[in-house]
Amino acid sequence: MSRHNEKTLEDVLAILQRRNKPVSAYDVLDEMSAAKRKTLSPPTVYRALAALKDRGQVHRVESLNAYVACRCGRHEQPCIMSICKDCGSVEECIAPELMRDLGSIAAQSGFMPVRHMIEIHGVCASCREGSMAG
Amino acid sequence: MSRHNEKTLEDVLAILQRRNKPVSAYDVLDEMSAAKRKTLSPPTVYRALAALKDRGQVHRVESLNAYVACRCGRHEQPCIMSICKDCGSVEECIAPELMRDLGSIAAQSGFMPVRHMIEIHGVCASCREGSMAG
DNA sequence: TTGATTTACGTAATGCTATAACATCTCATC
DNA sequence: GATGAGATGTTATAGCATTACGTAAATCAA
Repeated sequence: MSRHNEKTLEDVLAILQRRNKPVSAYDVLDEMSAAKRKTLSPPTVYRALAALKDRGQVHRVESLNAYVACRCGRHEQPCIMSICKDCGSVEECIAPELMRDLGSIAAQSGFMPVRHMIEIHGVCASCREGSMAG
Repeated sequence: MSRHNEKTLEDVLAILQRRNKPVSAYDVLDEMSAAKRKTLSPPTVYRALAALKDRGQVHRVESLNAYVACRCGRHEQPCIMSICKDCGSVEECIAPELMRDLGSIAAQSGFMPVRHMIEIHGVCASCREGSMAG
């Protein structure tokens, strides 16, 4: 069982939750350093992010090299992330059926899936409204 | 119309095609520099990769920060990439129906998709055989 | 209690990935 | 040949992530 510095984990998670956007590890680092009035180092943050990922409380957004707090509950299911390219917000959704289809498509050639990554870049509802009004 | 240095583009594409694996931009850079007996600079390679991506001849593997030559023909369709975590090989496949489903799932909340990314990490058929035999 | 072992943490250094900024060159056009 | 647009070369830097290692705390055995 890993011990980890629970306080650090809570701090990192809180920062990600406050933003509800993908945040880079270094942005987290800067914000934590400012709060603590002491410069932290990258491994501190990366270790915390890794631990939170293991617990399913944080996702990495591969296409942005950034991290986001999980909003879809503690899931073992992989989720679909819809990322607004205007405001940066992320919507998560779970689609078990689609994931099954995806798995079987990959399996047709004998490939055995282990981890799925689905990210969609686009424009969210409220940004669409904004741009249509403008 | 972009002019680009066609020779550079050909060189980059040839390197990616020879490997049939995701290759980092800096690996491409090193191989090209070695071939030319002259150190090239990152922007040269990144510009070539960007041009090849625009033409649909190269894909970026987001989850690996790496690049791979397109094997599924010149497509405007987004493709699904299955990446073997043992040998690194990549299989591409196109699944228009699944992409449609994915789009409509995202659209349920008013999100307008622009670009889909699907990457699957797992074990390819030949590596599975290898490990079952061993 | 002592000492050996394990695991996590702090810190410094480094490595990998990508782009900014700007001078220069090429080519089409006038 | 002067001009302007866009591609290229080059230097430097920004941004993302990990290695390496010393220290500290917990665990266990003797």
